[in-house]
Amino acid sequence: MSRYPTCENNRLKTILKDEKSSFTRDVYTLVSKVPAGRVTTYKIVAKRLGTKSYRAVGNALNRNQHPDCIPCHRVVRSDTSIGGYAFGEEKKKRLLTSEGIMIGCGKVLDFKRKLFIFK
DNA sequence: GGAATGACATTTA
DNA sequence: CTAAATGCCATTC
Repeated sequence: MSRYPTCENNRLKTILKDEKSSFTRDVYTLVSKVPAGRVTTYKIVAKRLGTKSYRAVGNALNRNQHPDCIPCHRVVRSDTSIGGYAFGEEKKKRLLTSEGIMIGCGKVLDFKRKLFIFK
């Protein structure tokens, strides 16, 4: 069974239902699938949605914050640097570190091994 | 409907 | 290699 690492399935459904933008819904759906201890990138998410709107992905995550349900801190930049976070980059680093993601010089270490591949 | 905005990415200096 | 400029595109105003 597919379970969501940081969010109850029903809760996610509610959030998605509440969201009127299909693009944002898709972003949330994908990001919610990233398990703890893994990361993805804005580019990968965008590509998965069949678009090149990397920025719009970050925007979607920035405006609506559901930190308790959607693990937006697991989305980093393509160059493996951390990227932004609505509650501050330091918080984002802290969260990642606590999940086993090592960070050095502002970048995710051992990135290739930590990268989550969408099925 | 058009302009501005941005948690990005790629190219160029 | 670092930094700036240029391109992207969905959302918002």
